[in-house]
Amino acid sequence: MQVLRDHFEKLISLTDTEFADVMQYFKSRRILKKQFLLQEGDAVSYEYFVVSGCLKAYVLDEEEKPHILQFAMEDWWTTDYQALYTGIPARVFLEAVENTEVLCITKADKDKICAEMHKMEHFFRIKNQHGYIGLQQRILSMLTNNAKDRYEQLIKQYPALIQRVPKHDLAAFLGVSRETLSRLYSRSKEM
Amino acid sequence: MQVLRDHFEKLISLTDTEFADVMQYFKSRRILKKQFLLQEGDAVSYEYFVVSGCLKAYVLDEEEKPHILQFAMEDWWTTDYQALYTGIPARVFLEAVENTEVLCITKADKDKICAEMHKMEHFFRIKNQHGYIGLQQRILSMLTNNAKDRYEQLIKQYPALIQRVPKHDLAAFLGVSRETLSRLYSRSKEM
DNA sequence: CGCGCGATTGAGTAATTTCAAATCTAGTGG
DNA sequence: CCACTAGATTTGAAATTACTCAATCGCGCG
Repeated sequence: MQVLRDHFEKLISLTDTEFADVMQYFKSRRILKKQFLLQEGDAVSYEYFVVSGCLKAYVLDEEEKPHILQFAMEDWWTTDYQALYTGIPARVFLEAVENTEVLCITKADKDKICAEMHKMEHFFRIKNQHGYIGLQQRILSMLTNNAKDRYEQLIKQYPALIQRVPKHDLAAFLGVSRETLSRLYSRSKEM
Repeated sequence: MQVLRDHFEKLISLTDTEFADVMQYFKSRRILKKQFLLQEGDAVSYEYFVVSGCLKAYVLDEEEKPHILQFAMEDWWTTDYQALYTGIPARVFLEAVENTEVLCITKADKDKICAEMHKMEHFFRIKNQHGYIGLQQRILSMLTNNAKDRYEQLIKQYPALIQRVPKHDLAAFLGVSRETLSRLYSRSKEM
């Protein structure tokens, strides 16, 4: 799994042996487009690293409307962290937007790796730090920008997304209705 | 600084010597109500741990309206992480809502502590994990709940906040105008 | 060719914002 | 202790924005 090794080596360096040690805890899994890795109510045992493809993580509100928490493409980690961490049932759906390959690791194994290899604990600390900053930026963006600006910012930051994900999903990520997004979009073309 | 030690020992255990080692990197600082620990444009050198009091972290939009990223009370860590991490100037204002005592640590010293003491790296990994989950919950709440529900959720989770922070700041945290929050609030009392 | 899904458009409705004014409250100085 | 002021909160009314619902359009796939 060169993808994962490259991913680690953006922050730390690993010998072949070390990487092999870590790798033994990961299981590969493939899911087809529109299939679920996780559904509301499931017990959550794994954290997932996306090797290829794309997932969307979303919840349904009381009116069954989906709200997208995260898109996870190559190199991204995802799961229902709240559920994995506390043991409560999942609230999050993890659905494949495309055929997707993931590497799965249990919380216990990840903790074990971190305990045994200081480097890996470092890796995940920094990774979490980046994740935290990313979410802060998103909150800031939700508070200070309107949907059009957020849309433009999103496709600037992740230009691949617009090719891979239907617009109504982007709307569900940005927090506006698909009609509103469509209108904002067409209005900005005029100007 | 028993507060900080207790805080660490919620997740890890430390000997007196270990704690003293860690402690030497922290500097104490007091700021008065309405004073700033950080202002937009500043170079950011420190991360702050709130020992007592309360801070608000906010940004101004292009119309100079404040949007609150975080309230930091006792036991919370805060700074402009984006700026601390990348070296760009601060976008965040860190202002004391009450007279506040913080412990300050530089990024370099924190990294050093983490590198030298695996335990501490573990502590901060888990802390970041919690932080990440917290922000995810907030995003979810912004996407799925209306302002009234979010307000009620907020004061249920942090009942102290409402005593300590003016309502217009809560509105700036929730992402609605103070007038709207006021109306939602009075409407819910009738029912 | 036609079906079906996603995207767009229109019209009416609901919610939120803005701006202005009126209250209320806590802290200050006399 | 009381009056006063600045800041905070509430209320009203008009304007803006986004939403819902329904209908239409466009395109790719079988």
